[in-house]
Amino acid sequence: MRLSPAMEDYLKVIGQMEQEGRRVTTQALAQRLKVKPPSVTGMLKKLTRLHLIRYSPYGSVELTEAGRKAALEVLRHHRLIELYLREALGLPLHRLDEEADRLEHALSEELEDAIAAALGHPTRDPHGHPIPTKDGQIEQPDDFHLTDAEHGVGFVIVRVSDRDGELLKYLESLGLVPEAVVTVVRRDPFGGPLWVQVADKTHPLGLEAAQHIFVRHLSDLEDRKESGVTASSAAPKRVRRKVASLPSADLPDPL
Amino acid sequence: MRLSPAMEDYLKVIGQMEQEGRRVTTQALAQRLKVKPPSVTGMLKKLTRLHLIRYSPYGSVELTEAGRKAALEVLRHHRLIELYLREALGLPLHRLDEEADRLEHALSEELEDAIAAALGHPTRDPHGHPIPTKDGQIEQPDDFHLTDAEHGVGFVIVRVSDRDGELLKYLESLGLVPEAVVTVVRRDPFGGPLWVQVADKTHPLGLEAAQHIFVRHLSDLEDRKESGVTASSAAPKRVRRKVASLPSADLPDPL
DNA sequence: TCCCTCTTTTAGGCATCCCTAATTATAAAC
DNA sequence: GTTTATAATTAGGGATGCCTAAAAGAGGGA
Repeated sequence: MRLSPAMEDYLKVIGQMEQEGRRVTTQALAQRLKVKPPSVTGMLKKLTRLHLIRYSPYGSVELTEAGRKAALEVLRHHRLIELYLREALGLPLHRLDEEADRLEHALSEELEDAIAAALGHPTRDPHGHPIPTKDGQIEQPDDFHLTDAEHGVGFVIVRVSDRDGELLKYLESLGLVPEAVVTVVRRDPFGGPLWVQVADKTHPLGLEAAQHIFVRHLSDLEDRKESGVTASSAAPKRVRRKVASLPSADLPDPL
Repeated sequence: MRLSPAMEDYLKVIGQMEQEGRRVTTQALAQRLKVKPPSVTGMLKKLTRLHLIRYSPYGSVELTEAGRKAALEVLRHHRLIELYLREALGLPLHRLDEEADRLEHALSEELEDAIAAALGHPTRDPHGHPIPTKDGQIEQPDDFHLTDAEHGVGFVIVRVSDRDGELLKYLESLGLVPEAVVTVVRRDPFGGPLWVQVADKTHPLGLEAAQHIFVRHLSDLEDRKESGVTASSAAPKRVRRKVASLPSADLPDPL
């Protein structure tokens, strides 16, 4: 049975939240999907009937094996499209998520394969997120928040959150993109900014922004790889590879 | 106001039928859109309310200026996508229409522009159909049915219908694609096949198939132009240019 | 334990777009 | 001018997926 775009969206988001180690609640889903809670309840019931999630009223939500597979497929579509739009058509980083959200539901298997092949079967999207494989494997990120990074030492940005286009535009303007090398110079007290050095410039960075940046130790061994795109126009390269699994924390700091 | 995918589909088809000089009836629309006639009536009313078409019950249908603009925009999306899928991703001719039908509704203006630029602002899709310009101009075809072509003389295929994937696959296998040079050797009587010569081989071609092929005189002056695609994989080139307008006839031959 | 708050669900609707069955218009044939 | 076939419309429903308002559950604090 063919899933509707709405169902795909729900599954994708549920999958992402599980991945991030967050509890999947009605409200959280409503927020992420820009929908009201009653709509979520309705869809959760439908997905339960289809055995794509496990869920009981007032309880929390969990993907079944079938649901996980479907969710990863959508996520694969989404991330392949993002990378393709970036590499082949030169779209700016902060426009990718929105475009991919619309296109991901219209992608056939055949086209997915063609795109993956054109990109050289990449493993990371332009934000640094791992792209699930066709058979439903996804690399577990082993990075941590920039806010948790030791001061005075170089780190490499592995991924940035793609949820907020404006934030991305801002980070991009500072050069805070995947693969950039950053050093946290110091952190001002009382929720003050992080002073981060990137490309020989130091910028104050609000904690909220910093929380959307994930880094790894510069010293970690990397196997670099190019993405092998056919057509390209002004796009940075990607890095990365798997090491281990470790869900990242989730801290909604006030001011 | 944002048009729904269904509305876009209706407008696109109405526009195409007007273009082909055919009367736009409820039934014809139902057939083309794979929908039942009552559904068409309902949608026609809605489009009338939105001033996208002019229509009165039991009468026939006509695009308004706003409707024509919307229809051409969808058609532009459709044909740009077809060409892009062919040129950049190497999809086979007979898969293009179906893929584009799904993608055309998810294409932003920005992405449309990026694709058009990547293709070098092309004027023809892979089936040889003219691509409307961004400001709503569309070239009037000045070609005619292969069935009307003089015997023993060379013609160049300008466009083939894209409606039937199976037919396209067949035509492709015979080399009957846009830009191929064909000669009608003879036509057997009583609805018998056309014997067409293409690339030194002569094939019998049923009238039904032949009706989906449109040609021009070889002697007509052409300004050839490449399509300027960034990435390409095994695709034929395009030809063509405008000369005049002349709606093509429409003859549903019995055997 | 009871209350209060916050979350979630139920109830009831609306818009979109499709369907089948039944009715009405149109137009061609006698 | 009827009759009759065909085309188109109305009537009535169903599935999706969203909404608001109201009710119900869950959990913490006194």
